[in-house]
Amino acid sequence: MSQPVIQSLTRADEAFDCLQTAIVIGDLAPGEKIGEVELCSRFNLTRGPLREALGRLESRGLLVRRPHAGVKVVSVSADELIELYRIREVMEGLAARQAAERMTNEEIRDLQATLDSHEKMIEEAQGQAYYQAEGDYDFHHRIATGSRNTKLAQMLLGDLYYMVRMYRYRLSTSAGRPHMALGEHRRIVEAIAQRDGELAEFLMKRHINAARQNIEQKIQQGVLTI
Amino acid sequence: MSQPVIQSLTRADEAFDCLQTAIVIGDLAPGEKIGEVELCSRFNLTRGPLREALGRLESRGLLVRRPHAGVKVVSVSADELIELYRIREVMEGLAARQAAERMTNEEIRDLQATLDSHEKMIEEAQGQAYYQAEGDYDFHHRIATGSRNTKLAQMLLGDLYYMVRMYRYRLSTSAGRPHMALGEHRRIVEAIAQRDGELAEFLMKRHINAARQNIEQKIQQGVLTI
DNA sequence: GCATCTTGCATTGTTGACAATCCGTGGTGT
DNA sequence: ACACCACGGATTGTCAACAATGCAAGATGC
Repeated sequence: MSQPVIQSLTRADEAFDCLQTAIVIGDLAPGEKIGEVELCSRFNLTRGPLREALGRLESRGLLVRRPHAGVKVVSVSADELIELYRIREVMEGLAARQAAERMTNEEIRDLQATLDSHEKMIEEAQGQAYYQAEGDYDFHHRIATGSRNTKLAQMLLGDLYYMVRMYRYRLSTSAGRPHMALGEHRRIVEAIAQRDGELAEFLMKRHINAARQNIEQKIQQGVLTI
Repeated sequence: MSQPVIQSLTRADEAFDCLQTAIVIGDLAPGEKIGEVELCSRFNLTRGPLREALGRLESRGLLVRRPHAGVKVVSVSADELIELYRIREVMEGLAARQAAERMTNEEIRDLQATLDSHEKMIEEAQGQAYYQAEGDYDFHHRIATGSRNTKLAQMLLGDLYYMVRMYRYRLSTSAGRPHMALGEHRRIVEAIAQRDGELAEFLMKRHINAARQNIEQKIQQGVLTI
């Protein structure tokens, strides 16, 4: 699991990728305290590049680091997860609006095709939440980049999604409402195809809002303990 | 200029702060290519901590770094600056709404007091845009933290504001409409004091929208060349 | 005269050793 | 028995030398 065949451009990048995925996947559990030397042996690195990667991860909020005391994986409370969705709501709303204004026709066709394949996946492999989760990620990913707003895409893809995915893996959250989510996706893409930015923003916000309520509900039911 | 009397917790933090302020202030111009050894002598550091700081700054989007080729300060185009304001609009709108729901009464009183002092500053030192800019920063800073949304505050204070301030220093942008901005601030705080989150969000969005239009106008007039 | 290849230099990436700091354990005093 | 202090071990922070890569200038062939 820890021998990336493809050597990134630099050791530090490699370390960064390894650690990030390890955190997202849950290989490094939230709250877990990790020593530098341990990580080095685990990922076949030396401490220099590793420390550089740790610095980056810290400034992205995936790690917390107390000087001379060590580094531990950030643990997000249930409340904070909800807050994450509130941020996503407004940011992805903006992304959808700008995507409606700026995506090329070809990109929109691709997006529709993506949804078609998602639909097939859901029908064929019913209940397999993983594909749906990945598909959901793919959908939001495309819209973020389609907004042509560099910084917005960077913040969504580089910051928020990783934290959300971190829990999606552990909970396979998005499961439970695959068909509904797909329908919402369809309507958002429709609005984008019609170049109706305002509507796309509204629908996207409602979509994420629904996902948030879904999670809140599950948490209250005790299904999800974070 | 480059001898911070207070020694941060660690050299890397120190380097990070130094570089960040150097970039924001404009001591390191956008697009400027900078060598590591040069920076070391300039800030009295060694390359280890410096590289760690560079990594953090890169992942925050203030630097771009090509392996084996060097590092240069990011240069944001006029369009990208506008996009930054679009992001601020939705994020600070959210911050204002949550601040209206969550700020303590004491915090609100402090905020009002802050505005009073800003008003005095503007009246006394009319035209001195610097205080206004700092005051503006202070205002938005308080609301971001008042939202009690950790990640939101982190993204606003740690990512967006530094990029915006980078240009505010260079352009003393916010000047030109100090009274108007103050009035808008007052109304936002009023809404917060009345715990009217929806209104606070609306007013904040309109406030930032106005600031954006102000900048767009100046750019079109050729007053601001970026 | 132009293009291409080669060579040397400068800069970045990496490594391992050294110094500073913190945490837990054991001891001592009250 | 409890609290406080001191010490040792372990871990993190820092440094300076080494290796690898990219860039540019010069030379050579066409």
